[in-house]
Amino acid sequence: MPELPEVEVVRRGVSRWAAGRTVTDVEVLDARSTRRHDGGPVAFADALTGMTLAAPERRGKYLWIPLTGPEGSGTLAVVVHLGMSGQLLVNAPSDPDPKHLRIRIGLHAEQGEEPRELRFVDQRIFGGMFLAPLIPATDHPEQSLPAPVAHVARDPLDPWFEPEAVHQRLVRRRTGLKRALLDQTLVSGIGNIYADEALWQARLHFDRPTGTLDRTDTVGVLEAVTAVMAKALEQGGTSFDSLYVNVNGESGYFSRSLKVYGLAGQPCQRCGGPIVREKFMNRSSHFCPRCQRRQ
DNA sequence: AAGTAATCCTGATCGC
DNA sequence: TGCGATCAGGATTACT
Repeated sequence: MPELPEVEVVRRGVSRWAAGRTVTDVEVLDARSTRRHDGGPVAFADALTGMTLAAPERRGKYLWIPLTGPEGSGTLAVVVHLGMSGQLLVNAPSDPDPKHLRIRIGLHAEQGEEPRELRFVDQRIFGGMFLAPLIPATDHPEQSLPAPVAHVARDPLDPWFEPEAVHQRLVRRRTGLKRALLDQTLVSGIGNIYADEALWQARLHFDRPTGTLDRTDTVGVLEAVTAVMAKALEQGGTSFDSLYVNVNGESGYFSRSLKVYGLAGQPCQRCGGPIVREKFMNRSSHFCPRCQRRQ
């Protein structure tokens, strides 16, 4: 389940292996993967073909690659969301098609090098790709982002991330803390796994009413989020030596450091009490009832 | 207006 | 062995 660190790993991989290349052809193998593109798969393929990929950018779990072309530069981007099971791969065209390949983007051979393919693979089709115009960010107009991503808040690894502003908005909410952490318009990049991990780190209960949090609580949990994400990035974003960009939520390349997620019944590493799993928002919350009291 | 539920998806796993 | 039910959950949409 790709969250911010996994998406950042993909961004770096795309930057290393696909940026600067020109799109030769586009094949949409499953139209559902371009459902968010106005005009559908054919319009998507037509508009993307012939464009050159600039350096990829990211906010939260959204990744986008600005496009340059004959009809204007930096006004359009191809936006990617991995959803639950999405992967972006850079392959040699001769590599066999993986199962669940949804979109194939052919990349022109560059200065003596071989052609490549940018591949979108997605088993469950919650993710997708679409083209969107780039617009100035409202808070920092020198920065641009795709229009459909404008509602997404800055993530904890963003240089312009403001914990104080998040605190102010968070305490005004009348909801539970984890609900708020998962709300991408409040703070982005956090999914179920890192929410549980950060809450354990900060010793806060997932359903703690946001109105009862003080500045120390909020900053504490945001710092925990940042720390957990930075650690995951350290472990997952190591090497791009080979021509293969991958993110796979199931691979669990940082699962070794998880403290609560998926560990129901296991002893808490802090107090030894059993980790509990509870139903929450059609999914589950993992926490230590002894370390993480509601009040 | 803001908070919450429904919806989209496939494959692994489970109980009978 | 088979088969329906359950679970995994991010983000948008449609409600209340």
